Amino acid sequence: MRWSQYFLYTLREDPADADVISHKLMMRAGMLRKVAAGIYTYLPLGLRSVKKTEGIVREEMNRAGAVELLMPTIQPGELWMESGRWKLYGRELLRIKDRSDRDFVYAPTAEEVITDTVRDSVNSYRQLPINLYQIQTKFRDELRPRFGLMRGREFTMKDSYSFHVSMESLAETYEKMRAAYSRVFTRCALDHVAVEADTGNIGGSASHEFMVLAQSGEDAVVSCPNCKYGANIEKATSKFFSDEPEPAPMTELAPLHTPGTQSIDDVGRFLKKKTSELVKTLVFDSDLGCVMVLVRGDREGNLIKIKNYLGAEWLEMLPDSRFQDETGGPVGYCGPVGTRAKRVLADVSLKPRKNWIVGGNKPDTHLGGANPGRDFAQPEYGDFTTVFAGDPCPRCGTALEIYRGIEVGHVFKLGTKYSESMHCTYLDEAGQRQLMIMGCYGLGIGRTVAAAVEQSHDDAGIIWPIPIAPFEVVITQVGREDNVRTTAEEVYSKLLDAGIDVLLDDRDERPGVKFKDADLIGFPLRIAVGAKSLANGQIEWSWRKDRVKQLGAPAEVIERVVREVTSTRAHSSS
RNA sequence: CGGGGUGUAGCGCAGCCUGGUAGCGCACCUGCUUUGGGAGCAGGGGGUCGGAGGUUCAAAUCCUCUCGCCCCGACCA
Repeated sequence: MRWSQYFLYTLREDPADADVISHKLMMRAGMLRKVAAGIYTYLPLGLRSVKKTEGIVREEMNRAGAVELLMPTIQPGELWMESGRWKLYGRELLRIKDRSDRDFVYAPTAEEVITDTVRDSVNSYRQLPINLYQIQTKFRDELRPRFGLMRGREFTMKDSYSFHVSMESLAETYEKMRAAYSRVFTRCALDHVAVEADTGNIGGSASHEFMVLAQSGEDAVVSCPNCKYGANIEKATSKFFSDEPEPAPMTELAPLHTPGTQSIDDVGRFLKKKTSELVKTLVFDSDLGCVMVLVRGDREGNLIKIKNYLGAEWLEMLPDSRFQDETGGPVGYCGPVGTRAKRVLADVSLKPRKNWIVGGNKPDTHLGGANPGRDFAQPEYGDFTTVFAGDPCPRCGTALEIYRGIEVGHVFKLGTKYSESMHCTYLDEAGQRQLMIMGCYGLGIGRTVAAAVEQSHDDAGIIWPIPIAPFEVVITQVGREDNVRTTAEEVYSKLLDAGIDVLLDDRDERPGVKFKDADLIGFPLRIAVGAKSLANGQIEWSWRKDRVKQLGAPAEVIERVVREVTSTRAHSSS
């Protein structure tokens, strides 16, 4: 491609509405254009990286035995009513009506349509397992789209759905998909980790998220530097509770006068105790009613874990205004002794402990020496807190580390959630009707591209890894002399012949502009053809990542660059 | 949906408080010079100041409403 004939315009300044690196750089590099909040045009350059990423995903899916199809983005509301998600999905589900007032959705995911498709065509265990995927535009009407491609409303996702006769068969495909995802991200040169995750609204029994480690990531990942343990912070557990002291003899329940101490820090300071020695009382509202949760004073409650334990549809902090009514105690002085709360949960870290210091359910009053089973009913124990950095790994005890990450893929064992609601069945060997067991596997294409930029850039711009670079090589034509032009053209056509993705910068621009643009866009390799070095019969080439210039005769440079590109390709897909 | 901010040329911004001919930088066009890291000079084109209503002799500027966008929070395949 010749730049002079291409549609590629860079920006000198960061766009005002971009605030993460990948968004800024992709806008400045002329890859993206915002059309509305969370809705973007992929400009020609951006589309090239997206298509290359899709190509890698497609290869790995096919290699893993998945079969590609393409489902509609606009889907009948009926199917969503049948699965029950018409009601369950909130306002992120974009609902539209056609001219005759029929309900449709702009699909955020395609479990309904795929299940509908499979139940029509598959009747026998002989046809299973099957794994179908598509790479399709999705729409999720996010409350707050941001970060460019990392959290758009319209986005491109690869989604696969597998159907099985047994959990064993599902587990097999699940592992294949996990392996395929790892290969995809490795080929995109992404430093990633697969972690245990919560299944969220999709439901199901097991789930792993693929996280790309990056400062700008929206998720936190807990990882063990020693063993392979890794989990989303929502799900992660630790063995930290084992450091509790030996049980002490029970003391008397005694009121403590603690005026003006609403927060746990206040109470600790007032009573001269460490916050870890206190018990923090949290109160949540949910579809199952109000719940009191007791945790160690220095710990944070984990909404996801609590919600999952309860089996609740939704769970949120109880507003201050309802505290008195629901618990019988004022905000800041709430506790389990004599509470009105019907259900009291306690984190396992409190189980070995005696003589708790808790809120007294009266203004300015806490209680010391409170003991479960004596002063209040035994709470339900469980893991209800969020892991902190430094907590011991649940498997090997090593201090856990916490990183920020971008979720680029998510695999789920769905089970029979959709096959049940949508009657997706087959006949087994005995002629018995059985529900198909399902898995689903999502991979964000745009996010993967954005994550690559987040992980690979410098002050001058993007540094593309070769497999997803919009062009592998840029030829910067420096100057307008005849020999410069003809040499650049020769190099260009030879690289094209060698099957290299190459862009010839033949624009009538000053050299500085061309070099800055090449660095900003981040072509992995650059060849510069200019009068100075050409006087010695040489041209120059360099890697974007180190920008070290190397000189050589045109034939040598071409040979070398072709070798570098093709070997990187071969290496990354092996 | 709560809190905060912002909307002026393709992009980045000033002007608004204190009403009176709409400006700057980049980009764009013309000419000359320049040409290995975002050139210089000269000339030029482009904006119903997000929209509607109001106050006023006069509104980008003041008031009311509305819409878009951004940030923080809650939420999230």
